[in-house]
Amino acid sequence: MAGLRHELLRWYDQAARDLPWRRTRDPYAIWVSEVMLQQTRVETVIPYYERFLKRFPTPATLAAADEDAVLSHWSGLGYYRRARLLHAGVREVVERYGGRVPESAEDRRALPGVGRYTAGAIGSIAFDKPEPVVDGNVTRVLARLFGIDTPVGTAATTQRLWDEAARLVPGERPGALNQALMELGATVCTAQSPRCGACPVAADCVAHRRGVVDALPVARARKAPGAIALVAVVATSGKGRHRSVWLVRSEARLFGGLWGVPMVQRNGCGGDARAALREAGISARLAPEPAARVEHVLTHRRLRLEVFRATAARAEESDTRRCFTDAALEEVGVSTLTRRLLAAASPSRYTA
DNA sequence: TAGACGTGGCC
DNA sequence: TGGCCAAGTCT
Repeated sequence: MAGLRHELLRWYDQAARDLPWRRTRDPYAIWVSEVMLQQTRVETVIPYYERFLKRFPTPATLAAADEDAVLSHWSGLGYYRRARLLHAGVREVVERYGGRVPESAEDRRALPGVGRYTAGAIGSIAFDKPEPVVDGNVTRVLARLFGIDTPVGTAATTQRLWDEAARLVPGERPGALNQALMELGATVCTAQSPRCGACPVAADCVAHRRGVVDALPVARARKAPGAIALVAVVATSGKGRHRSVWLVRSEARLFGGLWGVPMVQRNGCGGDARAALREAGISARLAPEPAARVEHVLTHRRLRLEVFRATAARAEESDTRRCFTDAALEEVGVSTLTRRLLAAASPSRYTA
């Protein structure tokens, strides 16, 4: 175990990528990075992280911001509930802990949006505490290293992985050790085409010895996303540079808290676009035919959309219904799907 | 426990 | 191209 730690740390010291969040020990900045990195690639996160920290450099600035401002800085990153939970978590830190991220593992873990992984990442990286982390990378590395061939996601396998991670982390530089495991999984012990020749612990690796690296970890089968047919309406007011678009905001689980074009599930008949407008409380003259068809694939759903244009009369705005100029759109949270729909309805005006 | 929850890149 | 994957959390 000591030899393994030593090899991992030695390798990490010479192979670690220079990433923005590795240039700080600020627990808040580490927290932001860890939330952004959930299920999201490093290269994707970097520009978001830079912008977010520039706009919200401290817990106090984030806590004081309104949700639209927070979501606008998350726009395009996906899994938007992360942003709302981070916002809530940081507000709690400001209110209950004077703006300092709690060093107590228990208190940290109790914050909204902070699960077992994120709590351990902040604890080890920012506070140098010997707290384990198990993410997708660590799962792959440990499954191969120890030859764990039970399916990932079961209670027993999860327990085994956290146990192994917890055995590994005590000692010098627990934060570096955890990051070494993750870095190894991200750059060497990869899901596709692992580079065992470059691995610092190949000699200790059960899967390598047995020639089953490609077979581990054993993933659970996942279902292909089911398709859903929808109708979306891009309703605009005004002309030329003064033109603006009507968006609604919902608390639905999907895209909750974001602004988007009125949309309803299609039932086959013709009047669906009108239903979308009615539901949104917008009166508008609807184009007879869809302007475009858009397919948007999520992890669990395949969305097939018909996009209609409509011309709206100036109408009442509310908390959940507003008319946005291009500039105003940049101040709120908007999904990539919404950007695509706007671009599809008006290719010259919006870019996806 | 299994499913919801975004997006983009890769082969 | 369609499926898989990427520093998870919540319900």
